[in-house]
Parts: sequence; structure tokens; C-alpha cells
Amino acid sequence: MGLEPLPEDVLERAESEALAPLCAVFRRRLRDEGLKYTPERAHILDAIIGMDGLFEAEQLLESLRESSERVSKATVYRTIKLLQDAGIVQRVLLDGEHAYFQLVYGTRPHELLIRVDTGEIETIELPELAELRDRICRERGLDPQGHRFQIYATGRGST
Amino acid sequence: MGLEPLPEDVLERAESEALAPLCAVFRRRLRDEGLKYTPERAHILDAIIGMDGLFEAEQLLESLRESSERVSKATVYRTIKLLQDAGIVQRVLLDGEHAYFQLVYGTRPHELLIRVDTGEIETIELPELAELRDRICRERGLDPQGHRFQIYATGRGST
DNA sequence: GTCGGTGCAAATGCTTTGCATTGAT
DNA sequence: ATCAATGCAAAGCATTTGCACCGAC
Repeated sequence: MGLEPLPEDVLERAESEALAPLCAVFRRRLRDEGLKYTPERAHILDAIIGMDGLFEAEQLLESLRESSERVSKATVYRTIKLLQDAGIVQRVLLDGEHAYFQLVYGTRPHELLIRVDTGEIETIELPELAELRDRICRERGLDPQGHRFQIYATGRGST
Repeated sequence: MGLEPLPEDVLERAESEALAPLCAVFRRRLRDEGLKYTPERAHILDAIIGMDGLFEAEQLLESLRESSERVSKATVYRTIKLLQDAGIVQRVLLDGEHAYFQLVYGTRPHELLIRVDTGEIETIELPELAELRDRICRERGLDPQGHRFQIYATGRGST
């Protein structure tokens, strides 16, 4: 009834998808804190990678269930928090009720275009926002740590 | 044990502070929906006005308690929702746990500069963001409904 | 008298935590 | 052995809701 010890397996798969940096960053961060890169954590990171960008905790749980990786809800939340601390995942709070999270690929910021009528969420890139942010911080003698931009829109003619 | 019926009192005070438009908008919206502008709702709007911009539900409750206006938690939440529907108040979700709300003065969007080290939140105006938003929506044939921009920063030299 | 509004307390639902067990070095 | 991680179930907490009563038109 134990957990299968197949971290290398997962690790390989993730690396084969050119996502090695994520694993590497996460593992280094864990190592630095005296924490461990466990199979559960690997599975969770793997599942996150498979969700292309934006996800909810519940979706992540389901995705793990589907790949028959048994990871408890508590561990998922705990790992998400670790990933946030490592700067790999960012909490994104939309208008609605619960939290979404999004993978942060390195330092490239991702903006969101949210269709309020359909619920669709598109990820877009607006490098000029980082510049705007940096300028504003510079003017005030602050160090920029990040930013968040979300656009809400509907199809033409919707309410 | 009833509620004191002093809506005019509150109304006057708010209007004397040049915030008549808010009351007016709210009242019109309520009227349109066949709802009422009650003393409790007036008190809540009044308290929101007194919080200059950004507030949490709990702060609002406390502020009401301090002015010895007894309004229940449930009513506060219900009224905030009405104010959101009326476009007077906007839900703002920061990194942290719970929701903040902010007064929306007419249609002018307010962006936020958040000091992650001190917790300070500064309100700034960046009209160019609305243009950027509109351009992006136009490119995709969408109607812009709003946007949200938040900058996270620390003082020079902080973590 | 009909509706909506309010307060209270109970319910909700996401997220966190306590605790005993398990796993890795 | 030690120290951290996990799972489960219980606890937390902001927010919502059900319900009985109250007030306005």
C-alpha cells in the first residue's frame, strides 16, 4: 500500500518535454531548504506541466486521479505552496470564487484575457507591461517584484 | 429593538462630501431593480466612502461598529454584492488570502502598486492600460469589460 | 397584505492543520 | 535514529444562505 518510488520515471518524462528547468529549479530550491523531491511532488509538478498554464487545485487533483497517481489533497495544496515559494507557480485570483494558479516559465510574465461570458481564459504576452511596471517602480525608488494584468471581455453583442 | 430610520441624515452627509454621484447611482440602480435604499445600505456606502478606496469586508464591519451603526455581517456582504452589480465597487483580489474591494469612482480605472514588504497599497492611474486593453480586444473582435493591473514591489534593498 | 430587508445562526466550500504513520539518509 | 512527507479527518475562515420577523408602500 506504499507509494511507488518512481521519481526518475517522472523526472525523465518532464525533462524530455524540455521542462527540465522547472524540475531543476524546484529541486534546487527544495535542496536549499533541506526539503525533499518526493515522488508526490514530482507527480504534482508533472500534472501542472500537463495543464498548459492555468489550473485550479481541484483540476490538478482530478488530473492526478486520472493518471492514477494517488496524491492527497493536503499534499497538493502543500506542494502548490512550495512551488509558489520557489517562484514556479503563481497564484492568480480571478473575479470568481476560488484561486487559480499558473505556471511561470522562468521570468516571462503571462497576462490573461478572460471571456466573462464563456469563461474562456486566454494567455497573452505583453512585454511592454514589464517595462511600464519597471518605469513606475523606478520613479519611486522601488524594486519591481512582479505584476499582474487581466483583461475582461465579452464577445461582440453579449451582455 | 428596531432600526433607526435616519436615511436622510446619512444621505446628506454623503452628499455634502461631494459624493452624491455614488449615492445617486446606487439609488437609481436599486430603484430600477425594485429594491430599496435602506438605512443599512446607506450606512454601508457611507462607511465605504470613509475608507478611501480599498477595504476588506472585515474592516468595513469594524468601521460600522465604531460609528455604532449596527449592521449585520450578512447585510454587509449582501450590500457589497449589490454595489458590485451597480458598478460602484469592484472586487480586487491580491496575492493574499481574502478579497479586497475598491470604490470605483465613475469609470476611471484604478491600478494598484503593492508594497510586498510593508503591505502598503498605493492607487495609481494608468490610462494607457485601458487603451492597450481596448486594442487587444479590438484585434480579437471582443468587447472590453474591464481590466486589472497590479504591480508588486519592494523598497530598494529589501528581500 | 405583499415584498423586500435584516439579523442570526447554520451551512458551505476551499484551504489548512494536527496527528500518527511511513519513508529516506 | 532522525527529520521530513504523507494521508486522513478535523478544523478554520471568509462568505453565503435559510428562516422568522420587521418595516415600507
